[in-house]
Amino acid sequence: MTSYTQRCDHVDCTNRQVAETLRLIGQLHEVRGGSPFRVRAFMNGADAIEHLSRRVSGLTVDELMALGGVGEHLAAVVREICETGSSAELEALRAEVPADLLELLRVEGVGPKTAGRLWRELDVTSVAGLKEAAEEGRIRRLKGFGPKREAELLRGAERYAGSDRRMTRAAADTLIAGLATVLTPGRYTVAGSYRRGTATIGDIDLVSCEPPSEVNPRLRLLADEVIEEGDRRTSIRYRGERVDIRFTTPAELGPMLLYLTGSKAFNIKLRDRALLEGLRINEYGIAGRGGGNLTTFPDEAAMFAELGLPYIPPELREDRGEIEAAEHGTLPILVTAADLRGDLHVHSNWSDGTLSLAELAAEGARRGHEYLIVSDHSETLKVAHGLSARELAEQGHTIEMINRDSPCRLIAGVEVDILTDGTLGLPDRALADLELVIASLHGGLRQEQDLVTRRVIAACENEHVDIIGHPTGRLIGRREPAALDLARVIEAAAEHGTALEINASPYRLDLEDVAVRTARDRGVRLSIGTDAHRPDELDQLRHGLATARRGWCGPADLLNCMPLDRLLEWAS
DNA sequence: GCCGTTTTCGGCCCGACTGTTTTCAGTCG
Repeated sequence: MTSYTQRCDHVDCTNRQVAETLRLIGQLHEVRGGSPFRVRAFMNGADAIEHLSRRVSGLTVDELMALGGVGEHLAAVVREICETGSSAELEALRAEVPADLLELLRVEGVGPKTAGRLWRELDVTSVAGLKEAAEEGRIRRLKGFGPKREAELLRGAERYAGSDRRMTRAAADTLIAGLATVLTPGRYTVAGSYRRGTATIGDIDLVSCEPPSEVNPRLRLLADEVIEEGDRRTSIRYRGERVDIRFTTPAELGPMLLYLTGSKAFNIKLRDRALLEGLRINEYGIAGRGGGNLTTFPDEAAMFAELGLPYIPPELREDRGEIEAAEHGTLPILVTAADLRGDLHVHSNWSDGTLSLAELAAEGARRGHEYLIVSDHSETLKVAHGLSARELAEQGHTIEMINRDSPCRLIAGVEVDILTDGTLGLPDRALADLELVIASLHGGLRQEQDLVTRRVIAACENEHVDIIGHPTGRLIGRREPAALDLARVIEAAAEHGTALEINASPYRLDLEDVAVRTARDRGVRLSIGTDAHRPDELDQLRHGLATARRGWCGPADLLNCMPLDRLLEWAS
């Protein structure tokens, strides 16, 4: 989260810190009334830095300028941030703009122009101040503002929670199921970040092929609030979340779906590229530069074809090099659900799961899995009734019995604790007896970066450890990731042939997409596990699959795509 | 501020909806 007072206090800034600082400078320029193009340049530069797989602090000015979106000025600012922790430009802006003003930008209905005018003309510099001014009727007296605008701003200020809270994919699924009750199956598509498979979702975007005259009245019944309603677009608030619906027809679905799926950066890049060929793209189709002869498309593939590009899957549409890869014919062949043979992280009732081993095997078989890894906790995790070496041996015998007549093979494994001193929660000889070992951080997540990083690297170095489970330990919206230096962990994993997990729980999705891609590029194997403790959680594999696809993974990058014998051979 | 098959200036994705306006600015997606 961006914080106004954030700064890099140490010389060796992370990419994220540098990116956040650039965004801060951009936002400050924005409320000051600077050129929107300059603002966008800072935002673009921030994105480029954030998604870099190398440490930005190690790059020279020339190397920085070689990145798309970073020019002479931004390169110099980035160097200054890396070397001093701040920049003269930032400090000058801070001296001029009140500290709280940026929070106004996060109020719905307040953009840079409004924030600037509230500040200069009413001396409103915070959300609390905005609320007060609206209640006192001072805003309606400004030129161009009226009672309705004032009421809208008051509502925005009252709803403002102070955070850019995003939904988990699980929460989004619940919302979509609710919306589906007023929509007709087969006549709508969920687009937006949900369709791109992001770990968290800001709002729900729908494309409807049913006419607005039919859908709008039904949405009205469902909505907490109708934000706006039209023949082309309707926005409602539903269970506290924003839902945007665009209307189209099956013959014109392609461009609308492409547009509403985004991402914004992808759309801009694609449209920009089309302009070079004299074509204009909008959500209705492709037109010549003059705007005439709009061509429509029933699906996205036809539209990409018209642009001379192969189909780019939604998960890749982030302007992280996918358009260039499409041009060069080097898009990855992404892993699909059909490629996944099993689930690589599951708990049974031997530790803190609810299912017996036999039930697990049956649930796995029902889902068509070739195998499941039984990875109960080690005894050091007391709260989860972790297993001792002796209990694991006993569990192994039971697994053997069940495997005799189960189509889904249970693999005898463990999720062993990486203890605070970097040792593991079970002796090596116990780990050696198991078919597969996952090692995970469960405690000491707040240790300083070098210490926690060295713990995970030590686990990678252990010859018995096959997979690092939920590497950063983050819980979306509830717990920050450990201060892990992922670049070092990925190097260690590459060196020792250790796999890194993509934990498929919608509350974890750990590793993140960008780190997955870095690991994959470095030749590190990835492993998707649901971390299921209950039967319904075994269905969460799809969330991990989406993250793997966002990390450009193909079947060869994932342990889950190996047949059982190859997987066991790899682990041995 | 960035960028170049309209190259070193003059562009910068494109459109819907609302409120406050008589033609558009601002915000948002």
